[in-house]
Order: sequence, then structure tokens, then C-alpha cells
Amino acid sequence: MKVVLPDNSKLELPDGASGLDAARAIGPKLAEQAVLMRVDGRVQDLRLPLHDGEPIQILTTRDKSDPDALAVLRHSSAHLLAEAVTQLYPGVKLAIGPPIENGFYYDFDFPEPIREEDLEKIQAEIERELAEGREWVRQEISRDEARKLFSSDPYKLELVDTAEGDISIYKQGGFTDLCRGPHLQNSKSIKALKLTGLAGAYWRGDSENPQLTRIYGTAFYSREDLDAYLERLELARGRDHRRLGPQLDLFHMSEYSPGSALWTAKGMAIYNALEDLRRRENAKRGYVEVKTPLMWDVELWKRSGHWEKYGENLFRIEHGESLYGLKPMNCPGHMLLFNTQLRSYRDLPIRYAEAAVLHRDEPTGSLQGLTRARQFSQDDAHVFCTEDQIQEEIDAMFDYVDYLYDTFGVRELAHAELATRPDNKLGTDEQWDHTEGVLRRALERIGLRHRVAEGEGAFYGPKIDFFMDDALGRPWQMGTIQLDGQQPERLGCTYMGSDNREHTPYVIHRALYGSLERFIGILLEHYGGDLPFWLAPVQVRVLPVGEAHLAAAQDLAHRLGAIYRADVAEPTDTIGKRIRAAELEKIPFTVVYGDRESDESLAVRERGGEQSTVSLAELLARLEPLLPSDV
RNA sequence: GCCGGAGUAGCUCAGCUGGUAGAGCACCUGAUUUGUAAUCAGGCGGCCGUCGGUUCGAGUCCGACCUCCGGCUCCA
Repeated sequence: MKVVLPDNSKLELPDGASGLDAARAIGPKLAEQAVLMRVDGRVQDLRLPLHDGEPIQILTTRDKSDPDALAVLRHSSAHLLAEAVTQLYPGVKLAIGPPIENGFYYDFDFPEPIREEDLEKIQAEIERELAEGREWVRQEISRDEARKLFSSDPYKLELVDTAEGDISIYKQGGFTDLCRGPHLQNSKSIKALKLTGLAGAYWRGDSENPQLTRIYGTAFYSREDLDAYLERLELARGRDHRRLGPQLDLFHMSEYSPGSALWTAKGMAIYNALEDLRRRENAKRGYVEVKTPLMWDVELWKRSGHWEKYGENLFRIEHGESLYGLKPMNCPGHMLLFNTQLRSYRDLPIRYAEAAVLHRDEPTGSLQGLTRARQFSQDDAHVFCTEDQIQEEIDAMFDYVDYLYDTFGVRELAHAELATRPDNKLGTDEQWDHTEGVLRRALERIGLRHRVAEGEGAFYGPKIDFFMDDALGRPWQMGTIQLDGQQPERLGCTYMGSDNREHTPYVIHRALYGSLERFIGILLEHYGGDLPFWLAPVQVRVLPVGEAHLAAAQDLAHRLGAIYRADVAEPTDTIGKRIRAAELEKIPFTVVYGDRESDESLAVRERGGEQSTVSLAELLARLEPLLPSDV
């Protein structure tokens, strides 16, 4: 048989030859360094047989940044971890140990709980294995043999019983694991392996199941790569909005109100910049601003359907005989407002916007600064419309998203998820083809990365969720666009159609920033605190060189202050110290004002250190385009 | 909520095996009057997260709770 190499040349091999055989046929060095192969683009263990005509690519230890090559290295590392743990903790039960984004983990059921300090011992045992060297041997066995082999491992047994296809095992040293592979040939390629943490994790990700102990680690083809990774992590920690917020005095947290930020005047400058933009753009795009109560009798939540599904997350307030809940969302309020008049099809669409304070009683363990808060506001809106108007409304929302992502410079952080028709869908396939098509085309039109979550839409309509990654690459749900045919019905929303009959309107729920708090958190991490000029809490700081220049500096700041957020740092410290302070506060522009300065000649310093001498008019001309464009 | 880790001055952190708390920055005062990332000197500042226990004695040991951090679950 013949296989096709990446340069399109053909390699003659005996029938049944494996990837390793192919590598040997090409050269002994390649065979030695080979870690994995791709057959027709799909990863495959080197030990598995090839077939005539298959295009193959052999990955080696030199492909040290290839995600697949790293995954196989880390998968094998997970097996070394499992071997070490079974050595050190007899009686431990093994669950699963896959490679993940930046490393690997293995889930164990320990007879006695282990602690973080135990990791050192385990790490040492792994080092010993690495020094000794390990080879992986693959073997295919029958289901019955597998059951026998793993008879004392309940989790493995469950995996055997639910596995699809043939059962394979991998052996290394004295350790055997049920595993689909692929794996390295041997442990020589693992040049750096580090256990990074310990956590609880539920078996099969279900909180009804027993909790296992998960050990996290990472591994690389070189020591330098590990060091670089750890350094990147450290840098990311410096961008953490929970660190930057208090450091830059934007917001603070108090244990007296977990999950709710205390915003300072500087933080509010950012918050209000978002609010101002939201109001201006909403007005331009035909939204009307409304305001509905924060607190509602729980009867409303029962009627809207939220009580049953999300009642646990509702903050409750007893009031005499009745029970109130702080609103976790604006929808029912907007629907009640809609119902206050008899609506005609001529009134539609009606676009209600409200960025009210919302409360959700999130579990303590899940709170995370501004990104996962108990109190927050969404740039929420509900568009009441007819079926015919859906497409146009959604298109307009996507234009809006497009504008926001450009304005905030976060386009490359964003990606979307389109949730499509579930099994219990309402309506015909043609209708779903239509609505899903509307959303998909809109996504493509604005060129947003997206994936499709098949079957995860609500039964009454598809939805789009917008995500952004934080400094550590963790994705957060930001905005959402959801078509709702259920709540308007439950809350009795109707309008008179041209046919003189009552109809239930569609409601499109939409938040584009998502939570303002979360959005600001992500912005801070994205910019590492160096916010764009128009968002910076202090945009220009004037530094009088000495006492004699204070009045002139104040006058300048006052004039700049008519348009921008400007202040003066009084000469109580040396100029050097005040410049340093301005840099640490990440102020975009500082103007040093002394004997040499006048309106005709200002000493302007940009964040980072670049200096120039310009007139006031030139400075203003330079700042003006830094404000968001008014499309 | 669950597993693991942590909580000392406004901030960043030190405080060995139990003997009664320390530095730098910030802040205040004084001197200095300053030209692009820290002038010098002095001073103020601690319910050592909270409650309980062990002990002659607890920041240190034990327990519970609160909060934070890394995960898991959840996230309308």
C-alpha cells in the first residue's frame, strides 16, 4: 500500500503498517522523535495501522506548539500522574484524566482526602518515573476482559459499559489504564511537567454524583515553554480586574455585601461613559427608556415562570403577609407596562430599554469580582413586535453590537454561540429554518466568530449569546439576543392586528453589553487598566512645576474640563513623583506646566512616556478624534 | 452549595518550633521649590477576618462561621 506524505510524495509500505512503521521507513531520527500522526487531518496513535491512499503527517517533539502534539504529551502526563498516585495511595479509585486547554487533569477517588502539600510528594514520584523512563504499550481487548481487568475500579467499569466501539488499554511501567489514546511512544519527550492544583469535581460533571479529587497539571516539550507559560499566567494575574479595580481606585468590594461593588467617583466615570453611550445609541435606534420596580410580589415570578425554575436565586423580602423578590431581570415588568394600554399593530415595534439594578442570589463559591456579581445592571431591552418585524429588528441589533464592539475595541475578544432548535421545539422546521437563518446570516454579516450549539435553543425560539474571554482566557457570557414567544403569552400581552383580532406579540430580549459590571471587568482585563482615552476616569492631568504655576495650571485644567475629565496635581511633591503617580494611575495625557508653557506651547506627555510640545488648539485637535464616533 | 488554599496597618508583604507585632509604599508634619516614573527627616496608623476552645500565655495550635482565591456545579 501507499500513503501520501505532506509534500504529496507517496510512501510504499507493507500492508498493515503503522504510523511508526511509516516514520521508520522515512528515517530513524523521525521515528525516534515521532509523537503522533494526523491521518487525513485527524489525530491518530502512531501504533495504529494505516490504509492505502491515506494522507499522513507525522508530528514530532519539534512540533512543540502544535495543539495536538501538546495534547498527546499532556494525556500521557496524566497517565504518569495516575501511576504515581496509585503507587502512593493504595486503594485509590481512578476516574478520568484527559488533556485540556493548558494542561491536563486526572480525577481520583481517594480513600482519605489529600491536601495541597501532598502534591509535592506526587510530583516527586512523577519525577522519579520520568528519570526511570516509561514506554506506552497499546492493547485492544474485549469488553469482558476489560470488565475483569478493572473489576475493582467502579468508575472504569462504568466507562467500559458506556464506551462506544473497541476497548483499548495503555500500559506504562506497572500501570494500566482504560484509554482510547493516543499516547506518546515514551516519556523521553516530556521535558517539563508540573502539578498546578487540586480541586473537587463531580463524577461526570453532575453535582448529584460523588465528588472526586481532581489534580491539575501541565506539561511541555521544553523547560522554556513551561517557564514562558508560568510567566504568562503571572502577567495575566496583573491584569485581573479584581486587582486593577481597587488599585486604580475604580471600585472596591466589601465582605458586608459580597458580590456587589462599591463604585468610586473614578469608577463611575467609566460606568457613566457606558451609560451615556447606551442612552445616546438607544435613543438614536428607536428605543424608549422606561423604569419598572425593583421589588415585586413573588406572585409575579410565579406567573412568569421564573419562580419554579429560578426561585432559589431570588433575593426575598418579607412584607407583612406577602413575600417580595428583588428583580433578577426586567422582562415581566416590561410586559406589565406593555399591558397598561390596548396596543395596536400600528404601535409595534415597541422597544423598552432599562438598565435597572438587578439582584441574583448566586452561590458564594461562584462569585468573582465584577464578572460574577450578585448585584449588577444590564443594558436590557425588550422589543415587542410582530412576526414580520423580527428580521429587521434582529438585523438592527446586530448593527448595534457591531458598533459597540468597534467602539470598545473588543471585537477580537468576542465570539458568539447560536443555540438552535431543541427536540421539544414549537413550530415547523420551515419556521425554524427561517429564524435560525436570520441569526446565522446576521452573525456572518458582522463577521463574528461563532459556533452552533445544536438543540440548545429554547423551545419557542433560537438565541444568540455573546461571549468574551477574560485575561486568563475564561469565557464569560456577555450579551444575548433571544426570541421569546412564551413569556408574553404567560403575562397576557396582546395587540390588535389589522384583522381586528387579538394577537400575542413576539418579544426579543436583548442585552448587548450584557452586565455593565461584567463588561467593565472584561474591559479592564483586556486593556490591563490602560483604558482608551474616552473611557479613562481622568483623561488629562495638569502638573504645575511649582507653586507659581498653580493658577495657570488650574485655569488650563478648567478649560479642558469643559469637554474632558481633567484635574491638577498640586505641587506638594516633586514633578518626577507626580509623573510617576500619573503613570501608575494610567492617565492617558499629562501636561507639565511651568515657566516655558503657555497656550501656544504645552509640554504634553502621553501614557507610556512619549513627549511632545503642542499648542492648546493642537492638543484639543488631537483629543477630539479619540472620542467614540457618532455613527 | 461542594473540594483545596488563604485572611496580619489604607496597599504589598515579613513574623522560626506558642512568650504579647514589623518593613516598604500611602497618609500627616517639617525642611526642600522642584522640568517628565519615587527629595530628605520625623510622626500617625493593628479587635493579627469573627466567635468559641486548648494553654500560665494564642497572630501562631484546635473547632465553627464569614469573606476572598483556584476549580466543580450553577449562571434566567
